[in-house]
Amino acid sequence: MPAASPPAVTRFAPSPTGHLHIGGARTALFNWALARRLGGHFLLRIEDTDRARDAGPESVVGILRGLEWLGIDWDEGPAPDLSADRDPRGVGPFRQSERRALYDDAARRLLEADLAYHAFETPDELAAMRDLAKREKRPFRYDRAALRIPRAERFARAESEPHVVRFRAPEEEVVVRDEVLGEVRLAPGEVDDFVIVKADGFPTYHLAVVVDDEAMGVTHVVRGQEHLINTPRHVLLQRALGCRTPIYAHLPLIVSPSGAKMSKRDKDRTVRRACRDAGLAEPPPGTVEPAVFARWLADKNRQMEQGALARLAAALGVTLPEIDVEDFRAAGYLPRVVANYIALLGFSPGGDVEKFDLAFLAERFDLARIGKTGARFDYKKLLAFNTDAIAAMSDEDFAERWRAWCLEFAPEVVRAAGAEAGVSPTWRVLAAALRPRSKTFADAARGAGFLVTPDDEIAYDRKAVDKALLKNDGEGLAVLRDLRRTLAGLTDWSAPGVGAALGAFAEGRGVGLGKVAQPLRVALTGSTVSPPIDATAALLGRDRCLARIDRCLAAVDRGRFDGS
RNA sequence: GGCCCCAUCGUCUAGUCAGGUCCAGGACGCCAGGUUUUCAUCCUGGAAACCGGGGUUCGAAUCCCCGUGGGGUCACCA
Repeated sequence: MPAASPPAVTRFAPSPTGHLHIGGARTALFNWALARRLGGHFLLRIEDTDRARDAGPESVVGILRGLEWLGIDWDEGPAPDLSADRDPRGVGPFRQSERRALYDDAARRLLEADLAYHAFETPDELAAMRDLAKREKRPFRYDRAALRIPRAERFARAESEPHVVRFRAPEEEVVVRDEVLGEVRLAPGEVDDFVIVKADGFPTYHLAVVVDDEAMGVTHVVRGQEHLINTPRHVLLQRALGCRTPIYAHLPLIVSPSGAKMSKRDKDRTVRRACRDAGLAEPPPGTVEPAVFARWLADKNRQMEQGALARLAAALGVTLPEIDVEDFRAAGYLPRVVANYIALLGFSPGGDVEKFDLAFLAERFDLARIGKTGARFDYKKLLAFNTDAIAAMSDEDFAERWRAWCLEFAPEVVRAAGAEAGVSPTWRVLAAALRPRSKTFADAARGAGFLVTPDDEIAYDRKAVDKALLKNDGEGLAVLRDLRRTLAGLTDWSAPGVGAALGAFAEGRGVGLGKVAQPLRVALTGSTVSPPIDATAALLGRDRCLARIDRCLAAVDRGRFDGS
């Protein structure tokens, strides 16, 4: 029989913000990988002790979706569909708001043992004390004023007055052993009497995390380095409560290309800069309230609501940086590529290995191979990885996955290729033509634009027309006119059929294929860029091709290149 | 500012724990050629780093100290 308790338990403990931040995704991935590697359990716990910011049960869905998309599964925690929790060991529930009794009990024990005490300062009073400390340039630390109130009186007042509970931090050196950083020491007195129970009766993060990690048997705590400074507090609390201290590993931060910790604010930064560059004094109509816009533009620390920000970005023609897992999904990246890339941020399997999958991580992940230095998120490298992955896909696989993506993010492409009911022959041709030249699904969807645009709405790129049609006394134009006649008599409109016809045509004129393909390409798509010309023509079909050629010829004759 | 952490090409990193095989390897990016019906690929080549200063040692990217630089954190958020 196997041992009664699993050898290792790791956890990912997000607060329910609704979105899975890319940094959180990496934390989850490493915790998952460690549990798999150790043959233990990976659990998910929702840290929703902040009533003020509680966004409801739905806000965990976005996080669960993000994890599922990446291919990260969990042994314990909320079910993906939010039905009954997965709880094989009976350590749930997994939402901290449902575990109040545990925290209340821990706080009561600390209070009774005099290891914690009631304090009655209001938030305003504390803020004033903090301001004063700042003005006098000394570090603020709660002065234990409440401890001057006799103990019995504190308990009595707590019955009727608003209060918090503070941990009575012992003045001793704290040494934290960290698998990544080694030993981290904090001098006696550096940990202050932090709050463990808020005025609304809910525990703070510090109390909840210590109580739950103990109750859930968590053996390894792998989290971002921004938590490093919290760890001494947790260790002290563990001692006071008689809890075990888990093995800690603090991950290096992921920073944005600008160098600061990667956050949603990067989106605001990007759009704000674009507004300034464009000299925008008022928001474009239909984007956001002018008053909100003005306040946001003036205050670089202010964040705009996501929807409004997206509309504003679209109006300005700027692309928002991807920050949440959902952003990467929408941008058309492959989940395994995103997982692979973020695993490389702060971790390396050693040697020259850098392309790998989740199975590899589950087998080879090792805390000893985590670096200490902050890692800059390199969008270009991610894109290169995604390009490689798409290039390595089979046409069939790409056709199916790309269709699924388009269904959600670019339905017009699916309609244009008549693939509403499933992968159609046309879709197969389109996907095969686009795959080798696509870096992302979104990139491929853009490439399908020529098929989506109605025949009579093609806009002709001025430079393309000059180069492919008008240059050398209308050389290209002449080719196009002759070509139209040839094409009109062509019966085989498959890509090979068109290709053969074009090849013969070019040979007959004694010119390279380029001299034929480019004029045709401009006529069919309005630009010099499209999938291979034979596929482009085949996809459009005979009638639409001839119509587009005629329209192009007429437009050039009239000198109207915008298609009007 | 206090405290804490960190420091190899522009970026992610291998090498550091067990000092010599490293005039430092790979990847992304960049530059120069080449292939290609457009685009995107692809191929070949190239430039590019051990933060500075002291030690220890026969020998240091690797160990120690100082400096400098960067980051994190200082909530009744997590």
